[in-house]
Amino acid sequence: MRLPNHPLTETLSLVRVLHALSDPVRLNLVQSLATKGEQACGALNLNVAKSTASHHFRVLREAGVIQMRPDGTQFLNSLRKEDLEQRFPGLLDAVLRASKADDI
Amino acid sequence: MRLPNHPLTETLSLVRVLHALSDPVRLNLVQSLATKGEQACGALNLNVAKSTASHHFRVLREAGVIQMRPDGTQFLNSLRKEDLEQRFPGLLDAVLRASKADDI
DNA sequence: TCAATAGTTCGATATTTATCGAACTATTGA
DNA sequence: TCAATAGTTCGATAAATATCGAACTATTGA
Repeated sequence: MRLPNHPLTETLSLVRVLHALSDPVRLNLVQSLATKGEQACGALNLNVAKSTASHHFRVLREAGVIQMRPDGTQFLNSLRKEDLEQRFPGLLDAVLRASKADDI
Repeated sequence: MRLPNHPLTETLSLVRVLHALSDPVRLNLVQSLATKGEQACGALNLNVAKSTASHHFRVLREAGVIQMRPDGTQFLNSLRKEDLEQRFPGLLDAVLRASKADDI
């Protein structure tokens, strides 16, 4: 079983979270998870190579923005909304709201 | 007279803003401006070389996070609070609030 | 048992970025 | 007029990052 590491809510770093969100591919990914809910990696059409997509998922996971849970041959990804809200209140909502106002 | 370029509020890019904020030196700088109000570059003790500080001010300015107005031999810097609030409501407040909760 | 599916890891590469010191420019106050 | 002050620009460098393809690993369904 592949169990990727997820940082604890209390240890999340603001700089890390902001950096994770400051890439067009990743922001697009986060936006998709926000609207579609839990999704497998492949279900999100990122228009990059598989290895590149894997890289971006890892950056988001290690920053604490998403969680990945194994499900058969795939991973189901979702936003850590509650955790982020607890650690950095209002931040994710503001980014998601902004990402709709922006073309990215 | 040195008049640096400032992007229009309507053209601010979310990715650019998040990237500008995702550096420890710059986040610290933004935090200082938020608490102290308008400040000259030299008044903020960034603990980096003058040229490096200048670079960070430029990144923040070009992202639209700060505005710089010439005043004698120096520049007075301030946050573009209202502009950011208009373009990306709640974002700056959430980041500032988070930056207090975080060690950066 | 085994092929198919879903991601990860690895090695390479090109780009971006943070950093510095030195030289430069602009403004003011004496 | 000129020295002092405040930043900027330039050139160099080291580190981080986004990207890819190929090889690998883990899981399931037939």
